[in-house]
Amino acid sequence: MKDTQDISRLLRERGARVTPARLRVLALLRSAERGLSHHDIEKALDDGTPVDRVTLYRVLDWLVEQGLAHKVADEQRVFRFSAASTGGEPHQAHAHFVCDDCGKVFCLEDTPRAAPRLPAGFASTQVEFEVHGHCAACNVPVEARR
Amino acid sequence: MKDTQDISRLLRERGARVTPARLRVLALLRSAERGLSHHDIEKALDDGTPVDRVTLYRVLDWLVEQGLAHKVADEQRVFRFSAASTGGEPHQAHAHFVCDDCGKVFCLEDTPRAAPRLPAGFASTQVEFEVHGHCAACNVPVEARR
DNA sequence: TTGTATTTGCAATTGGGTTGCAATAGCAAC
DNA sequence: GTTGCTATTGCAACCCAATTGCAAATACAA
Repeated sequence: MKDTQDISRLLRERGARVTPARLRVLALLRSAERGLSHHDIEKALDDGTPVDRVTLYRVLDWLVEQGLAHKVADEQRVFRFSAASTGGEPHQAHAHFVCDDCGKVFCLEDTPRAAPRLPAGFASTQVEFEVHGHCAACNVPVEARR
Repeated sequence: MKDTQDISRLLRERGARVTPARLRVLALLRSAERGLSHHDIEKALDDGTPVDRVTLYRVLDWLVEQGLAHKVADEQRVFRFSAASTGGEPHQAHAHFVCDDCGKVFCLEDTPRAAPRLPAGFASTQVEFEVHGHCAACNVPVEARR
């Protein structure tokens, strides 16, 4: 697929080696419409050549370091990763929707602004906006809700 | 102290037993001006009679269940607990400041509003606003920053 | 093709959080 | 004050996401 070329270039631009693990993980993150846990990713890449657990962790952290992905801890205190908006620089004020039923994280486009006033001596570097609730898949009118 | 009376009443109101662990933990949370980790609390209560690790976890979860405290996973995927605003019902839209140096969580008074637009089928129950940066204690002009 | 620094894979470890179960202790009733 | 019952506690063992150390494999520049 053409996206692979795209990704290779992105990696190479950073003076980094283009490895299958990096390509596959980033491609997956980019095609995912929501934040994926380490486990999700491991499962998704299990076809054919599985990726080692540790390698996966390292690739993910590397992607975050490079500003190609970002990382949030969900309610179950599990990290979820998503691709950063194409550019590369770590994305600034971003809004997330966290489903309290399935724990999945979605990125909301429509992002708000302005940090609230901070106490003296505090400095802000990033503002995160998290909306909790039920995602479309879990928002069905059923009583089977945990 | 008078606060203890206050807390005893709060617990009793819930048809729950008033135990030293519950009293001490809730009193501590109420006097703390920021979210505390399990470890913070364990350390803080270590004078005289220490509280068992497991008991502490259970007391904390119970407090959350009762709406007397709330629980957030911080960036290091560690839970932090804070007392709920006196009433008891879990507090609504709240703003947090998270120090990326020391990992501590502070509650910001000046709370913002309005959730962003959500995709169809999504329902929001709570909005969290998280500001990241350096807290007053860590914001000193030094290179000794991890 | 070769040399080498970067990545990978494996095995072992860390650490926050949880579970099972017997011992303890609130507290309501006598 | 004593008794009895149930809610809590404390201990020990366990779970699992994430991390670390190190040797083997490999991307890629020369």
